[in-house]
Amino acid sequence: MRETGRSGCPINLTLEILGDRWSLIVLRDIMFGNRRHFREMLAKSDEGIASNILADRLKRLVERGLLSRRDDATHKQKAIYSLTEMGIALVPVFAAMGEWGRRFLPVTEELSIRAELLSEGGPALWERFMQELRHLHLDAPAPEVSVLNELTAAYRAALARRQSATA
Amino acid sequence: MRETGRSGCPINLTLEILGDRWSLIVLRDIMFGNRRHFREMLAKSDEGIASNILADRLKRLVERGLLSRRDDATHKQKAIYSLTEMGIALVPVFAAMGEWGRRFLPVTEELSIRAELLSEGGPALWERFMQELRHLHLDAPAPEVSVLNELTAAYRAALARRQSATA
DNA sequence: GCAACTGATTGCAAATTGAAACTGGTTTTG
DNA sequence: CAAAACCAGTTTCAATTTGCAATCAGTTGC
Repeated sequence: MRETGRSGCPINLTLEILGDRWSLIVLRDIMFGNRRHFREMLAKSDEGIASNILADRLKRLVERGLLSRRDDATHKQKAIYSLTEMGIALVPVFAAMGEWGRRFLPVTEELSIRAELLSEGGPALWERFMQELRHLHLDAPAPEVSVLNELTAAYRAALARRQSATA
Repeated sequence: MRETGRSGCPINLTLEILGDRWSLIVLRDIMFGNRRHFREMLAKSDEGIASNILADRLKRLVERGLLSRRDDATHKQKAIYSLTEMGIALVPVFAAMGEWGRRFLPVTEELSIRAELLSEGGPALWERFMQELRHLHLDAPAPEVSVLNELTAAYRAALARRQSATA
């Protein structure tokens, strides 16, 4: 693994951790898709990540402090991956990237509906979402309303709309 | 399905353009350092980008629409790279990444002062900065005050502080 | 006992990266 | 005018990374 040492610029240091094609995809699936196990991330990946790449990225993200890994009590070989505060704090980065992608790139409707809601909700919604992630990943108390449920419901509705339209 | 792509997710599509170690570094130097020529980016790069990588990334970013390239009237071999609206619209992404990096990574003070100002200024400052970039890169009218000057002055002041402290 | 499932690892070809030298030309300097 | 410096890249080549398929060893449910 390459050692650090390009510069102390925040953008550069962020890129040294997240500047590749897969790290943010893995984090996105954990954050928005609530994928917590290896096989789940592997099988349900829209982008078709290879198992060696997934294993490598999970290991790196745990090493760098964005994820934590613990054993699953129900299965001795199952590992549960959770976001740390460092991972949860990426919500505004995802929101900014999602908004930019939605504006300039050929996104599909059902996959961009969550980005749209996140963008429209603004920092207040992001903070509620982060509270919910702290509940799901860090044993924080449960929030009153679930932002994730809203996002997922909107996604499913958009998906259903598209499928009935092309049926 | 898409021919060359992986999925229509905004995050994925954004990563297909910006998901590598150098693209955002190049854009950062053009945006915050006002580097407009090849040699300028090559020589003044804090991270020491190689010339073949820089050439490749500039070509790609022009192809994808984040930069434009034109000849310099003062020098027949000089090329001027400019941000397009698509490139300028990355300001909030840089702000979010900078804030995250500043919070969790071992940044150096003088290289993170601009990120700090951008973060504290919020969306209102970002919009003023983007207006200024439209002036510098897209022939828009000049804004009353220069955000870039403020950022650069703060960077230079921090640099001078550090150099006098370690002298 | 055994098939399915678990988080990975291995082997291999292809693509990408990075450092340094080099190219063909233009502009500045002495 | 000639040498030096400057210009945007390109070339070369070794090392690394990626992507894919097959495989692994242990665990679980039946």
